[in-house]
Amino acid sequence: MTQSAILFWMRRDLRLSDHEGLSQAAQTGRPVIPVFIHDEAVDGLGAAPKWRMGLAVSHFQEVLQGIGSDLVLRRGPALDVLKELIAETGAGAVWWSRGYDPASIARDTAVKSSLKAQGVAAHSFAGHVLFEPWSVQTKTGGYYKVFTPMWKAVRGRDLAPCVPAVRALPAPSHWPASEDISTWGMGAGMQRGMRILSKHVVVGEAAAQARLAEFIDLALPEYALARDQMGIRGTSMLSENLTYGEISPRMCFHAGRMSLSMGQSGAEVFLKELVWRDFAYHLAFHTPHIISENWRAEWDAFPWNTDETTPEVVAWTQGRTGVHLVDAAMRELYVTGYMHNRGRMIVASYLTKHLMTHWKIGQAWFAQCLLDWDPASNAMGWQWSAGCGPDASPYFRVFNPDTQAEKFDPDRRYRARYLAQAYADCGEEARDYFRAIPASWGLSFEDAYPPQPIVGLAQGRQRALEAYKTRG
DNA sequence: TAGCTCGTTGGACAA
DNA sequence: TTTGTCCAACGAGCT
Repeated sequence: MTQSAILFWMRRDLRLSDHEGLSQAAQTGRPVIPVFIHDEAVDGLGAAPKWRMGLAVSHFQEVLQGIGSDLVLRRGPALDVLKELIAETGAGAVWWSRGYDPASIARDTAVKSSLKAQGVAAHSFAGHVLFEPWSVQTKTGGYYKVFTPMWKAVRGRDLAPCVPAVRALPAPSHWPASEDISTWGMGAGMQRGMRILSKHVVVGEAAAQARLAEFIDLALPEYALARDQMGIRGTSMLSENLTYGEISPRMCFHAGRMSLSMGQSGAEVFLKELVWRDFAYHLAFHTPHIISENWRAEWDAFPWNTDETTPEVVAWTQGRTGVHLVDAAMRELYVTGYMHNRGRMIVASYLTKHLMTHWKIGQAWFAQCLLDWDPASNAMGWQWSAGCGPDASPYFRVFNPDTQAEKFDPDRRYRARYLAQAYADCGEEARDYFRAIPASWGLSFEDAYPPQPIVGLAQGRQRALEAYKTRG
């Protein structure tokens, strides 16, 4: 008698390499039915990440078909779909890779208890982080609220080797029906931006692994300094692939450790960045309110602007604040679906401090635009920038975009690449911005660039510091 | 328990 | 031009 099938519920783990759960499923000898469920109510993705998720799913379906398997696509509430599939296939188990943000945990907990009540084995696996949030504790048994002690706690910790790539998955005798992803409208929110962003996406695990290899070979030696230089490609760009699980953080970490052991000092900084990603999930797991509320409640009384329709906020989203580095970074975001890490800090500081606007407005815009959108990393980053997050004494830390430009874009290369009008030698990306934005914005390449910042650097800084002094 | 040190990512100003 | 100090003073984490 044939053993019942395993439904493998694929989420943000769209790879065959170093996939703990899929690898174990393959070894059982039981038929494995990979399934992806588009649950609009829970995923609630913004325009760009939703489109990118669609690309990841389509690609992974082809990859699975290439090893004699398939990816069954369904829409609807996850639990309902899983139950339908169990009824259709007689599957006796549902397996998946764990998530750690509050929405994923709530959904998965409900799914697991419901399936078990129905007599279906539900089993989840690690893989989306290096060290699961409950496995890292302070010496008094608490969770970490500061990065450096957590880094010291895990930097030398043993990490199991990567598991070999899955090369075959036993197929069921009958495949359940699959929907066609092209009917899902994953790119519907993209409008004119899709064609432009298509130039910049790097989809799939083969591409992700090539990206990692190239980064280790070429960029890692200079990483410690180059990662801050906005005009050059000094970072790994792997966030895009890590977001959809096209590469495992463990594979990146082992590659970094290998380089470190061979004397590449830049590797230590790269490893730290990977642990920062873990730290964000650590915080999201232990203090889930970080996703949507001020991490420090005493900030609830701060007089943020919460109106996203003010001219100042609109100018920020459209890259028309009159502050060159801020506008260049906001346009990089719109044209490429990515923003340099330093740019993220600079635009966040300008929005939350100079414009005194609530970080959640910025977070929501990033959720629309970022191809590497990640709930944990973004919540942590925005709260850090705003000053209400888990970091001590930051409220006088107001970035001056001009000073930042002198340090991190001294040759103006970054600003000129993305900012038309203000630079005669602007890049093709600067022109692409006007091809990508919605016609409804009413902007064109010929428009004059704002002659003055909407909020000056000095007075904006002063106003924010005054407000911080008197908050609450 | 108490005390000590330090905190990814900064800016302004003085010397 | 570069370097050091202060901003205001808290809380995390360790010893």
